Amino acid sequence: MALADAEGLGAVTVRRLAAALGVTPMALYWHVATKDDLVAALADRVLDAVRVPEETGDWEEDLRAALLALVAALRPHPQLAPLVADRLLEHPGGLALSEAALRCLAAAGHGPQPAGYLASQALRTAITAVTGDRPAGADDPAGAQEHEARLRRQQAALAALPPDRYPALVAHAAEVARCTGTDAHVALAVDVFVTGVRGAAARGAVGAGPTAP
Amino acid sequence: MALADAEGLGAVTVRRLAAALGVTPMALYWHVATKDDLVAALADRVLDAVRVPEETGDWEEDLRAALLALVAALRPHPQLAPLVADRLLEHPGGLALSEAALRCLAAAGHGPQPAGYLASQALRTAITAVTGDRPAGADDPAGAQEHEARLRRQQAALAALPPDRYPALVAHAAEVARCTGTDAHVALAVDVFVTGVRGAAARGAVGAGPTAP
DNA sequence: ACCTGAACACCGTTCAAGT
DNA sequence: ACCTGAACACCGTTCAAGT
Repeated sequence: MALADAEGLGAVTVRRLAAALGVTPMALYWHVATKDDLVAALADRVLDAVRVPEETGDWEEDLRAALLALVAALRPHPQLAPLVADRLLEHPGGLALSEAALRCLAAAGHGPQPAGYLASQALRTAITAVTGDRPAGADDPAGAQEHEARLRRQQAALAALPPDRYPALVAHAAEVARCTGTDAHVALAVDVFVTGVRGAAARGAVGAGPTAP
Repeated sequence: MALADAEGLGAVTVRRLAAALGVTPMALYWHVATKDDLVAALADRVLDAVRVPEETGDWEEDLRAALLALVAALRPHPQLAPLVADRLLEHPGGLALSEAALRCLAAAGHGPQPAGYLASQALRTAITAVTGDRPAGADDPAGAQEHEARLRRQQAALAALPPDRYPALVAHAAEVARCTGTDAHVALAVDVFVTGVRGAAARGAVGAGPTAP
């Protein structure tokens, strides 16, 4: 986990991990069947930190709480966030959040099929909201510096676009390039989702097409 | 691209691609500087299919159209969807969609900072909505069969959970396990986002915390 | 129960060389 | 301009063996 946090997922390697543990690469295969199992265990470790909120009965509040609980668990390990999507239905914490989301969506008036899809979409939303938050090496100043340089290059590239074609991007190059997911931003993204669920349920409900207002 | 569609991203390998082209691995390095450039080109190829919708002036309609345009481009290549996130700001089509999203969010009443974040979050939503849609090998029946088996196992695992703890998951195991992103589902996810943007803007607008109703 | 060592089939990539 | 060949440093993993 320290390895992944410090140097990114790409650094999580049987051989590098073994070296970090002062052991032979093959030693890991006693504790774990395959590398996939190892990274799954990593994701599970992240999900272990999920504090499942208790139900209040207000589905909006409950859905928001479930998503924010996931966000809170992912926050310390943004590098590992993309991994947890595949583990949500295999981990008790992930299952609890899925259960909560599913019930909230049903309570909002969505039918079982859309609710099932939206539940997973909801949790994925929380995941993407924190993904790519911090770059690869947030620890050492070298990585941070390089990341900062890349941001500046990106921002400059946006600012240099033809303003007649991309006026908004040029005007707000800084905001677009550095759209880091602060707590307020992530909370906003969650809010957008929750609010949208209510609106969509209010006008479409069960099987109706979502386009007709 | 055919390789990625048929066997998944993991099969996209310098050596395998070279073999498929009947050429030496090193031959590729004449046309491409690095493997990362190669997969970036792959993502760009997907974005080439984006048909940028014309503006109507109604930001809700325009935002929905932009997201659906991205969805339409990603649909034929769900395996490659996760790649395009990193290319959105480097490709004309992606830039056009980003520009459109940014303007819509500003028009909805969001300040430049939240709008910048939400614009990228919007496009990521479209991406996740189609991601993992089809498994790895949708072509050969062997892969399809294996995928079907995995689905069934997943569904059975959900159905076998303690019903007192996960009543909704147990009751709707089928819908959760097979939450494939049909067109209607993806449209619903887009609708949830668009609706949420309006709701959040209506009550929070510029800098206010998103939690207070 | 836990680890080592040698080996295998695969990676991406460099660099000098061919035509 | 485009491709080859040999080489290097890295992968995940098997399998037999040690203690």
